[in-house]
Formats: sequence, structure tokens, C-alpha cells
Amino acid sequence: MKDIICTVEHKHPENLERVKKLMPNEEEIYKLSELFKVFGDSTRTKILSCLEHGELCVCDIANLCQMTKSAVSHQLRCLRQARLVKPRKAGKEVFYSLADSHVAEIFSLALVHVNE
Amino acid sequence: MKDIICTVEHKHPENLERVKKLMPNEEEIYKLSELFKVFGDSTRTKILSCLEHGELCVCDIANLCQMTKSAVSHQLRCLRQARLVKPRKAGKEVFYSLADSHVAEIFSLALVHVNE
DNA sequence: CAAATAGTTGAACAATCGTTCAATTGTTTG
DNA sequence: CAAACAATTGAACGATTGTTCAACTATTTG
Repeated sequence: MKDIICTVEHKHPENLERVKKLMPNEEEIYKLSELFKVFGDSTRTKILSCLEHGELCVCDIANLCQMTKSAVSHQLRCLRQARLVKPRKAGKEVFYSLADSHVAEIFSLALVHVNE
Repeated sequence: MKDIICTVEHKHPENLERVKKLMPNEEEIYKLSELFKVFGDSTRTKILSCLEHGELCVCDIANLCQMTKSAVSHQLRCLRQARLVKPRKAGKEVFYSLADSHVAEIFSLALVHVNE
């Protein structure tokens, strides 16, 4: 049978109205999920974990994460666009560091969850 | 030219050694990214946002999120496996609620970041 | 017991995503 | 200025993922 969103007469209309008012708006939800999508890749998570302990150049990140510089560079672009890391150019090298303290805070909170 | 992880003689060996010791282990990083991957989809984020305000049946979630029951059910399975939601069966209906307080905490922290 | 309803499930398809590869930019240095 | 090196970029490929569709289970009710 064709799947539908809900039967016409659902049983909890009071819940629907109440929760609908309390939920964050569409845009906030979208931005939240976009942020988590960036966290949700183990190579990016690993890159961020390196950077928690100070700035590093692309080459060193590649070494620590056992990835090619190209792959690292692609992912750093992604992290840059999400405003999670920031670059500092120094000669031939580019040093990356965490953009703010949120990353570390979110990580430590999430670690509590996965380690239970 | 073939891309390599790093040149043989990189310039910051002291950083490599220091950070390598401080980084979380592979498994923790993997589990972290798996958790964020679950958050990193706007329909799942939306489902979790509904559930922040109390338990709801699948039908009501579908209604609030404007998704089919099937799609919601698939995503609830994903959230259940990540131990983010828990089910309570009551007759024909199944009510879902957040498994613990971590979700709300991580969300509110992430909201600070996206709203800056 | 048959019909109706709530929810779950598996297969299939389209879309998204991460890595690789090769080429390119920009900077330093012999 | 040419060679070497750090980093970036775009195209292509394979893998992963979310939704749809249809079929199914389970529970209630007439």
C-alpha cells in the first residue's frame, strides 16, 4: 500500500500543536545538521583531533592522519567553509588551527556519550 | 606527480611526536565520527528536535517532520542503534523519546556555533 | 475472524561524498 | 631563472546513504 505521512485523524493533535511551536525553525535545523555532517567523517574528526593540540601545517596533518596531502587539503577546505579551522600562511607552508573553542567543547561532550 | 603523504624530511618532527601522544585513539575517533554522522542528516536532526519536548509516536513524528512513516521508521532505527532514542510500545503505537540528556546538551552547544 | 491501523523491513534507485590522480599555483632557494 | 617543495584544485570513480515502494507483522476493534 502507498505510504502516507499520517492518517487523517491522528490521535495526538495536542502534541502536534505543542511541539510544532517549540521546535527550532527549518533553517536552524538545517544549519545544525550541516555542522554535524562536517564532524561526521572519521578523517575530518581525526584532523580536528590533531588541531586540538595546537596549529599544524598541512604536511604534518597528513602525516599524523596517514592521508595524502591532497585528501587532507580537500577536507581542510570543508572544515574552513564550516568555520571550524582557520589558516595562517607562513612562506610555503600553511598552518591550520581550530577557529574557536566550540569544537573542543562539542567533542568532549560527545566523548562522554560514546564512552558510556 | 604522484601524491604522497609527506616528504621524507618534514620540518616539524617535534610536533608530530608531541601530538601523536595526545590524540585520542583510532577507535574513539571512529566512534565519535559515527555519532556525528547520525546527527549529520537534517531529517534525523529534525526528529531529535521534536523529541526534545517529550515522547511522540511514529505517526506524530512523521507529521511534524513532513515525512512518510516509512522514512521516519528507517531513521528511527538508525537513531536507536546509536542509542540516541528509545522506544516504548503501547498497543499499536510505539512512542519514542530521547535516550539521555546528551543529545540536548550537544545540540545547544552546536546551536551557539551556528548562530554566531 | 476480517478489516483497519501502526509500525517495520528489504530491495532498488538516485544523489551525495571522499579519495585518487594529475595538473597547477605560489614561494623559496641554489 | 630553474628546481624543489607546500598546498590547492577539478575531474573521475567507487562507495555510502536516504527515500520510495511494496510487502509484511502486530495489535485492536467491529
